[in-house]
Amino acid sequence: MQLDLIKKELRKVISLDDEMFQDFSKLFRTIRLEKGEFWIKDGRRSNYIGFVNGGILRQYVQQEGEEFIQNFYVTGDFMGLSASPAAERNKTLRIQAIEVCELLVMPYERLQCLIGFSRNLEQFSSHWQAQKYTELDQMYFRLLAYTPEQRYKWLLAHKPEIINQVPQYYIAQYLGIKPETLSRIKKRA
Amino acid sequence: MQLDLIKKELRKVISLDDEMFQDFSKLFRTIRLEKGEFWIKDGRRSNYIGFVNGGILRQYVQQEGEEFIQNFYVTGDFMGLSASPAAERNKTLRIQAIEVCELLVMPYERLQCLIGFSRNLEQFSSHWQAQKYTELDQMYFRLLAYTPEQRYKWLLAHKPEIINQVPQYYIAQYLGIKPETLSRIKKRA
DNA sequence: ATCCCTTTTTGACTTTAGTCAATGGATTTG
DNA sequence: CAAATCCATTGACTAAAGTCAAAAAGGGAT
Repeated sequence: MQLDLIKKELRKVISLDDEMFQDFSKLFRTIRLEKGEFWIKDGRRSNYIGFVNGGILRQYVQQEGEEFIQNFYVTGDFMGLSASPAAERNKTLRIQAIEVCELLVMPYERLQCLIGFSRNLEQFSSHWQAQKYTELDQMYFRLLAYTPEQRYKWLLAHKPEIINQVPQYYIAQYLGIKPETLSRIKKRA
Repeated sequence: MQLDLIKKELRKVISLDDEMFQDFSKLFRTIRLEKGEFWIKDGRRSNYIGFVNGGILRQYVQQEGEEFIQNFYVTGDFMGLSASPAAERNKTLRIQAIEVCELLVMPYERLQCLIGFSRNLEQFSSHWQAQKYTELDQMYFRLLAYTPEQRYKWLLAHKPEIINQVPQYYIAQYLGIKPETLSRIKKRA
């Protein structure tokens, strides 16, 4: 089990000595998702948190035949630390591997339990929730205030790894436009 | 100081006996905002939480001469319980009274301190944060997936008090469309 | 390399929202 | 009461994204 990455990500936010990390890491297990497999399907399995140890996933909702992508998760991202309360209520939410992925996963309850014991983990959890809220808040503003072209350029400037790894019709679903429109935006840009 | 409303709102979420509520309510003070006055201007004063005891406000960002409304706060709403971390970073955020308002306010730090003493208040705070996140998540989805007309109809069905109390050009700013377009949507609906 | 399948691009056309300017209503102010 | 102001509506036109269909470009697999 490769744990360097998650250790690095945790240490960006909290201090965590090797011994504590050892204890912590024992509670994870590794999951491999093939391309197209689901981490969450129709709201189920939302009672886990997951860490993307490699690969890329998309979170989307299907409605009347159309798919709307709310988020991508790339290598180094945590999933479900704050999304799960919302996910539980939404029975059409799915998180799907766009390519082969390796996840480190832990039941949500186990994390909650650990948080009770560790002040550091509690810090991490609340930091992450605030982080996610702020991110969503800014995404909302861009969707409200930016044109499709401006949103595409923002993505290109701030999340180029997504543009590079993801088929363009997914990018279009994420931007809220049709693939043909995205193609034309790219041409004139 | 009229406290029935806030007591009722708190009791929707947590149990709170009269004695505890007495202690709690002493820490609030009342503020009156005239029409057009600001509760938060350019990110300042975001270190307070506020309860709308009467009236209605709009939260918006100004960019290149245009205003984009992210939210309305109506009688019975709390402001800043989870928005403040985001607000601190956004120097163009404003919350303005659309009509005369009465607010009950408390410094954020004082609430934090109280939360340390009361298990109930801690519950309330985390419930509120989760609530706000879910709400924003669903607003994001509607903005991504719905047409302007569908968003207007959603607002009409779920938040009629906003439609009734707010000038239509504000509704348009909230829906992300021009006032003329909203007028035409209303006509054909 | 060829074939098959998926994704992207292009073209012609339709639909929808934006823009600008004018009108009409309602409310306030002198 | 009239004038002024603010807001909502309407009309004519422009700009932008959606739709549908076809062609072109990639990407594996054999």
